[in-house]
Amino acid sequence: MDAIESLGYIPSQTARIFKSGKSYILGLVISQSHISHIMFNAGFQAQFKALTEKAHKEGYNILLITSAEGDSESYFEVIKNQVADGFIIFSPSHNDGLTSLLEEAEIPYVFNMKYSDKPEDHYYVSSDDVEGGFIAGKYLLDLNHTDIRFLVGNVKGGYLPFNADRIKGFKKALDMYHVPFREEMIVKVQGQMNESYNGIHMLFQTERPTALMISNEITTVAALNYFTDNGYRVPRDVSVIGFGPSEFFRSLRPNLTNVSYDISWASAKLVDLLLQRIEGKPVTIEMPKKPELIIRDSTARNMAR
Amino acid sequence: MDAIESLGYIPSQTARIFKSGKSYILGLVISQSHISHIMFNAGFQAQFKALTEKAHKEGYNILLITSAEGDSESYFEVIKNQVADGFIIFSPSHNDGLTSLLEEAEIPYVFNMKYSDKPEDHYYVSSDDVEGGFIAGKYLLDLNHTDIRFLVGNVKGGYLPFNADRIKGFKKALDMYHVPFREEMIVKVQGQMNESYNGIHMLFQTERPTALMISNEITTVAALNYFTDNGYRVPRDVSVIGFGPSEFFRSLRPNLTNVSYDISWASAKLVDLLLQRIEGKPVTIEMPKKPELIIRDSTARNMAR
DNA sequence: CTGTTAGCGCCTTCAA
DNA sequence: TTGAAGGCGCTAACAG
Repeated sequence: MDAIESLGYIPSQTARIFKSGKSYILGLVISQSHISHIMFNAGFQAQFKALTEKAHKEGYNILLITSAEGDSESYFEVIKNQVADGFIIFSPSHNDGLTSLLEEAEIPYVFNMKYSDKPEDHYYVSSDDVEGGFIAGKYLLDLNHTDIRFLVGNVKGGYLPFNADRIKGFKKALDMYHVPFREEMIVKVQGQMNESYNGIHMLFQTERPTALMISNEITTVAALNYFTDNGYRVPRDVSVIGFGPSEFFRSLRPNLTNVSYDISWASAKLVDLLLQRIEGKPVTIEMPKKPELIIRDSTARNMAR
Repeated sequence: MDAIESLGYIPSQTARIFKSGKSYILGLVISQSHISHIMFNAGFQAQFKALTEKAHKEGYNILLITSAEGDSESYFEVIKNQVADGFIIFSPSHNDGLTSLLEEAEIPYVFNMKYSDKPEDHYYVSSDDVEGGFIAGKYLLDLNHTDIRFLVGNVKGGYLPFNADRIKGFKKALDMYHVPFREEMIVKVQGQMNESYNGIHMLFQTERPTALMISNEITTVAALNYFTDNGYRVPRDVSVIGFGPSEFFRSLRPNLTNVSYDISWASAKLVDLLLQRIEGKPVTIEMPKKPELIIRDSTARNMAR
């Protein structure tokens, strides 16, 4: 003990990890190109914060692993060359092949969200996005809106499963009120500020919907800015519903009506899920928590007809 | 090679690190309580993104290390138990003792910003904050404002060195125009949304400054929201200058006049500095880049007197 | 209860 | 050119 003190001996963590095979590191894998899109989104910030907090609580730290490319091979390449007990994967798209590569290599992993509809890929904690789309749509229909647009993220011309689910819920609501669904109700928009702004500009050049559902926080801010810049009043001229952390939407003016779910709960569950996989325990699949509609000041009854 | 392929052999990264003594990991140390305050600030997001990108470019990944407490001992405890080639330290306050502990243990580190005025602690990349405070103050004085308030972050009743520098620059501008400095011109405000909002509310209960300089992005948003909620028009009733990434201030309405500096350059330099220390090379101290005043729509000539 | 040692998996050095 | 072995620093197992 004297010697430790006087020599300033510090045990080598590297050797400890080497010997024990445990690093108490959770890798968060994200593609380099994706990181900018994600870093400025309120939902990701909340998820990231919650992930970090939960990991800390469980004695883990988060290693941010950046992959140059977003495809399965690059992801796998980067993952297998990393020291971590398990991986949380933020995928820019569907990444079909990745799961089998990881399974084969027996690397524990989870996804930050639903990327696939295959039941065997159930290594994520979902919110009930069908329900989310449904309650948003239903609320607008209740307010007498029928000319609704749902703005979703454009990923290589398509959209991610969680948006597919929200759309499904939206259609369900339309069905319930016997309002026919039209393809142009779904508007694919890039998630960054300028691209979103331009997308909304394009939309309002030719059309004049009375209500918007917006699946991305940055796009939501872009929309509000567009309305401010062009003299549209929210909610008098357009009603707007956002999807994401309720906290964030309270910092906007007007305070936004939004569909929100408990991201800090979901993030904690996701870490639990990963830790279970790391320890080789049987995995308990969580029922998705129902999202909630928080009604604030950006939605109003449609008086147009 | 056949065997590698057929057995699915993956070299152990842990063993490699153990053997080589290089992990290609950069630890980013942050206190648990601080993380929420920081995660939602546009400046940090930009810095974090830039750090990640630069690290990736240099072949490193970022390990997010969370310390429960923010004091020097806790930081050191957590740092020494981590596998990383060097550390980037986000300190919640001054952390006097930390540098000597790290020096003694010969652990390479840099700070994300200036925490100390001691020249021997020059392991950070600074912006020229004196200049930043000066150009903001001068511009407002040029616009005939004299009743200016500078809102800075409240850290245990005081403020951090970069804010002290900005205040110094502000005073310099006042001096130049022979406007006497008054203590109440400096307003210490908590950096979170609600606390900021309340702080601004308190300020405007008793006073009616014609211009605000705001050192924190969230506080800036809170101020704009307060003005919206209470019928103050920006810039007609109050002029506002923000400090932070210009990009961010362009997403606000009105577009904000702001003092901005090249955070992605600074972050890259910071990583370079850390890598130099890791490699034991002599350290090149960068001259701070001059911040720039970006004039937009939130500042107007004071007509009051 | 204290003290010694084997071995984790890699890489570099040295020998054949 | 190919092959064998030592040692990084720790910890767990085992011997005294």
